[in-house]
Amino acid sequence: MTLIPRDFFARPSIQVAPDLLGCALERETTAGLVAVELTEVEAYAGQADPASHAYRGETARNAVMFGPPGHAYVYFTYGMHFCVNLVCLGRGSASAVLLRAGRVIEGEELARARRAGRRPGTDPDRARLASRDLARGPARLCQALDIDRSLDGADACAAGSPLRVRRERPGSDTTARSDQRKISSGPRVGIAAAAEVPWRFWFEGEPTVSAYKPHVARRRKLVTP
DNA sequence: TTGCCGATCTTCT
DNA sequence: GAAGATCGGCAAA
Repeated sequence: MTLIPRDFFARPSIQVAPDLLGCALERETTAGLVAVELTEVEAYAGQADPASHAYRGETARNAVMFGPPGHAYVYFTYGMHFCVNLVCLGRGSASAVLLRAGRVIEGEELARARRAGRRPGTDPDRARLASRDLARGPARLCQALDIDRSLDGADACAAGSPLRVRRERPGSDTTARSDQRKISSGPRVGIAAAAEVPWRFWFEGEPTVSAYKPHVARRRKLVTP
């Protein structure tokens, strides 16, 4: 296993993001190991980026982003979902890369059980998830890997870490393919500010990439007069 | 297949 | 008090 060195992350997130495509994210628990090959990511540029959680400065929630590179920033959103980022550049820069989607390459059955298990009343036989949907989207990826706030701050560059990133094994067929795969870029998903910058990167034609959705302001809940 | 809608709660204004 | 780096179910087309 070749872990990615911290230097890799000590660069602007715009540069790190496309380089992360094809890398493997590993999550180890007592239940077993699940790994995904990253197929879609988004770069966020800290306090200079109005779409970033760090835009308005450091808070308890986003503190990890202001720390050293190579660590995981995990946040909770929409009342039910977790999403994971990897911190880039240096202390105080608060830049990061959001991991939006991946292809499960290890522990597929465990990943599938986690994804199906969180839907009460679902018949596992009837609703067998397609492999491509296991980690297709930032919250789904976190579900498949059992990532929550307890992993906020986890060091992705440490061998003993419950969450780590490695390069695909040199010489493996997947590596050979990933190096030749074409990378596309475009606007980031679901954000209201800086919606035009093409800081989302993905493998062209890869079925595990999530669908693009422009930001839509949520309608206010109807209040009875 | 597309599009609307609700779920559900933390975070910041 | 409102919106949010989302998702899955359901209805309509």
